Amino acid sequence: MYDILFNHLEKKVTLSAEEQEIVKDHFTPRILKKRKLLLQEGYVCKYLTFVTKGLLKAYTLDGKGTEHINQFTPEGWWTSDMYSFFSGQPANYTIDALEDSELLTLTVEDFEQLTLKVPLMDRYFRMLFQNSVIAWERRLVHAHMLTAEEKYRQLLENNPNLVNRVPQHLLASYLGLTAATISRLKKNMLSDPR
Amino acid sequence: MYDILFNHLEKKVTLSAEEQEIVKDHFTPRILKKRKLLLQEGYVCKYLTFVTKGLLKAYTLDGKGTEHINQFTPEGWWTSDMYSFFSGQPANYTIDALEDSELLTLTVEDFEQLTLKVPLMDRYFRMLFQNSVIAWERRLVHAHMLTAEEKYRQLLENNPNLVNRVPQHLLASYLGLTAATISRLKKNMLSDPR
DNA sequence: CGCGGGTTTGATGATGCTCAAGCCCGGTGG
DNA sequence: CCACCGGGCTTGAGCATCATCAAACCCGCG
Repeated sequence: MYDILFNHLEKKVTLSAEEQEIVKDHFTPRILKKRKLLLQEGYVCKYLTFVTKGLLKAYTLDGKGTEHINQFTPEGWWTSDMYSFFSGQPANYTIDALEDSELLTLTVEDFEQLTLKVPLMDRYFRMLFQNSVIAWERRLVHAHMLTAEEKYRQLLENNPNLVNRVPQHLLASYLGLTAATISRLKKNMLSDPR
Repeated sequence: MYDILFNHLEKKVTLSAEEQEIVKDHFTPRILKKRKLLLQEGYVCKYLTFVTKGLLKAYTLDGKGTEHINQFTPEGWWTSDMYSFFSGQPANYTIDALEDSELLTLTVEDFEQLTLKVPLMDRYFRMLFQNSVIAWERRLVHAHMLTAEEKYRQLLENNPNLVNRVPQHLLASYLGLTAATISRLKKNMLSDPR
């Protein structure tokens, strides 16, 4: 299960065999069954998590108990409540599994040690976070300037995989819409599929 | 003008005198007068920019020519179209000056060289981007779950400084609202200031 | 004094939400 | 093999929030 992690690392940095060993030593494998929580809002986020198999979602609840999903994390991606993880403050998000999943986790101590022992990991995470910033920035701009239909079309184009793996009311939540709206959009789009 | 940069760096990493020299050598100082562009949408973003004085804004235009501001950058912060800067693709944002400003800029080559010569800079940027991700993530969640009034209140609380420095129709754009809406909110909030 | 940018205000309207009902379908147990 | 259950999807009626558009106003500055 480390293969997928190392593949991922190698896209950004080249580690020696030794460094790879060190990296490996810092991760802890974990299993997370469908519907189980990795993190609960209000508790400190203990892990920076790389998903090697399965699918997680991260979300907040608003005053009325409605779920607002901010991230889906399939295999090959990272998840965490970064604010909580790095600051030690209570988390704003809950993270749970949509499918039976396998994870590789780092505690904040693991993370600190790892970046100190293998400075290239700072470079790796620099690039990782750099891409994250770009993605979040784009999502916010889209949230502000696209119509519901445009948001949905973008999702279909850019994440066709997700669309097939996730129930539509969750996609709606991810886009800041409701299930009812998505449903109506689909109906309209039948007559003008582009 | 480098003082403010080094202060900023020192909050995250400790550089030797030598390293400081190298860092200094890679930056180019620049002046940007009010209303002048640092970057225009459609062109490649050449600089990663640290603002030492003044205030910039970054925005996109939608189909109708309306400005959607995604970032204000006062002194002590970084700005760029990160996607364009790192990929060499045309920028999605325009960046211009709201006040006469002074900048320290890095080209992408400067940036590459700098991180290779001073690995601690990878660590610095890792931390910088890490905080960025947290901030953008929070902004998106807020965009999705707060009402107009809540968004505006948050801004007043968290960025009182900005509010005094920037005309309100620009704040509105930053929040994904319109000037008219903000104006009405203010009126309502007089009766219930909290 | 007049100009220009910014703000306020009103009238109107659209977009997407809410709530509730009905439906579809796959899985489970009798 | 059928009945039922539950989750998800669809649909309708009504509604809230915020946008749009246009006019008036305010004020600092040349």
